[in-house]
Amino acid sequence: MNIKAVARRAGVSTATVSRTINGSDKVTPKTAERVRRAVEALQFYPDTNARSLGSGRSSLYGLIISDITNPFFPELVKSFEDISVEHGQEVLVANTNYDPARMESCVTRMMQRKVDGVAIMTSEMEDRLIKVFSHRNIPLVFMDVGAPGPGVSRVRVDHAAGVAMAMDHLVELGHSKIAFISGPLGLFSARTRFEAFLQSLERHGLQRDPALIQEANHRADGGHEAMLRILNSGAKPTAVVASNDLTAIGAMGAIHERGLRIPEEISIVGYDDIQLSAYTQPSLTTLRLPRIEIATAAFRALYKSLQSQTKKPQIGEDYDVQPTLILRRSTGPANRSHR
Amino acid sequence: MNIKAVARRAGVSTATVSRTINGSDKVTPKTAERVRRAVEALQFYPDTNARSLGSGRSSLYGLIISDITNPFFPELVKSFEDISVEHGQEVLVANTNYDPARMESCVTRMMQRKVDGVAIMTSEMEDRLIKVFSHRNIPLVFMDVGAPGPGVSRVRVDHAAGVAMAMDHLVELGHSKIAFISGPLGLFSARTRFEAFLQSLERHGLQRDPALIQEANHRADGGHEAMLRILNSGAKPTAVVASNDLTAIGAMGAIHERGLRIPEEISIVGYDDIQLSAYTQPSLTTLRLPRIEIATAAFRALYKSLQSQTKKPQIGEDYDVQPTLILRRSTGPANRSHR
DNA sequence: TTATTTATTTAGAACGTTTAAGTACACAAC
DNA sequence: GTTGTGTACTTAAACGTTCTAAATAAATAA
Repeated sequence: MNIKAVARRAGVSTATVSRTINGSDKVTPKTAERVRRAVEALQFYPDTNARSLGSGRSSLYGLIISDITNPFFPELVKSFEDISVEHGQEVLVANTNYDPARMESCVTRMMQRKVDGVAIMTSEMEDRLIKVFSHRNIPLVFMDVGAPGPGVSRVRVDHAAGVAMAMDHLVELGHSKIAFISGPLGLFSARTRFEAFLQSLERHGLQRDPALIQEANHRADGGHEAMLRILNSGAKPTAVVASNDLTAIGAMGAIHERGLRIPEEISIVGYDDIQLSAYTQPSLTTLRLPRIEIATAAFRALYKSLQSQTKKPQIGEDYDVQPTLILRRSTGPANRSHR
Repeated sequence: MNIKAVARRAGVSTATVSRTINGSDKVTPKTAERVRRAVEALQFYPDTNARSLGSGRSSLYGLIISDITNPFFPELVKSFEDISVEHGQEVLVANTNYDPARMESCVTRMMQRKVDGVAIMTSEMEDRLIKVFSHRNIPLVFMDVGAPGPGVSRVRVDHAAGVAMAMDHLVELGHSKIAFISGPLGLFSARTRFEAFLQSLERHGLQRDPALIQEANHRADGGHEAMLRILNSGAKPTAVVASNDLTAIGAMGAIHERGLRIPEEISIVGYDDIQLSAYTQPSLTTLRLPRIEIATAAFRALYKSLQSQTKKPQIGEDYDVQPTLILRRSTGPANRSHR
């Protein structure tokens, strides 16, 4: 069931079959038709392995994410996959589980499959591993981190603007005691948001209260615990900004447990806009990270390098993406009478 | 940067390098060490394509799911991937988006990559496409649907028992007007749960009220709308069973909007136990589908066929998996005084 | 008609592995 | 010292494509 069998049946050479399959115009419509019929009759599926061995191109992009279980990623993966498949590329997804050792094995797998490019959507990546790719002229695109260079692009989300929008919104509503639940500060993405929070605080002339700032793990359980710590501290925030939606959802649980009402007594803002944010009680005001745009930009960055035939890698670009504030019911005016 | 270069550097033949890489015992520790050093020095990554072309094995399993965006799947994918990687197999994930045309392309991609087996975790699959695999002796494992046959296994979740547990729980709490929000009845998985609901109804001697039965789409928005339809109908259920958690979460939103309290005025039970169910307000009583067990069973089914060296495919088995009822705060005693 | 160009098609050498079959060598048994 | 028996290694033929260079056929020009 290989190309030879098809060639024999169609009465042509394997080269002609190959060209037909690949849509080359150097083949008569008549022969092409004959070949197609043979392919159909034999249920022939060309072997991808042999294909990329022969051609040097794998038609495969690597997509490295932290954890498919984090609701931020599935939509990103889906969008990236959709647009890739549309352009005849496939996608190999790899989870690092936030673990550097797994990252290493992901990189290894990518190399072994001879991927045409890699989108790295985790915020952490060792320089040493980046070199593995760039040394082999494999185009890369990062999210947020790194800087464009030869063969390296970046999709840059304006987190500072995002957090600023959330803060402006809260300040406008009259809030001044605003808590922040960060992600793991070892993660670049979490750090960026935290720093943006501090800047906003300063910009609005608000004081920084350590009791109102808690580090969590970007998961619901962490948000829950962090919120309890804040409430237990005695500091009475009228609003909370969380580093992602899961954290916010966990925090909401803690707030409910304490018998506080959202948003009457305490407002909360998330970050990401995962699907479920619209269905929490109350629905969650949050910053939407446009995953479709991010995925599209990442794909474009890689595809561009693929199309430029030159061996020498071009200097990558920055693709800028803006978050948007999604107003829902978890934020409301600061009500001093409750405090 | 190929095996020849490594062989030259280590002063051995390519065969020896190959054997070293594959951990054959037919190579002296001394030479193995020399080879390993050469591999290290040259940063050699063996080409997977060439490998599977040479060996006939791809070390790749296909995993077909409906939609990675459905929170049921990510954990399943992750578990399947983890156990596969542990056993030296990789995983190629494909989304069908519930679309038969995409299913076709998924199957094609699997064939082209010469996968060693396919786990089909969607409930719908055309016979014609199944034949594509079985015709080539590729082991298959299905979830819920189909029946074991040559090279075909099945992971069977006891949905009837699951729904029965939910119903028993509600009846015990004194509920008798129990609504049901089903998934798309075109889907086998949704139909099974619906039928189990009807059976439970009968078993408990409860009447079947069409107004209390609504079809939705297994997503939050559908659950929301379906719940509104039920509430608008005038029939006043004291409890609702939803076909999955997303549906339940959407329904909870509708219930809240109507100013009804959960569980005092209306109880609700979900199905799946997605991560967020623990963080809804109130937390959701639901049936846990053990995704890790399902993934493990699916992997085992495929791995078994891989290990048996015989060409003839063996008859597959059934792997039975039980759901468990997770009691949280969305269910409580039926309180007639409210009605 | 023949020469020239152009459009198809073919033969066959890559591509980078694996692996059966073969070779060389050490050691044991006779 | 021959013969046998392993063991460690090498040679070279697959595997199924792609793709270059060469061959052929067809079309056009002279």
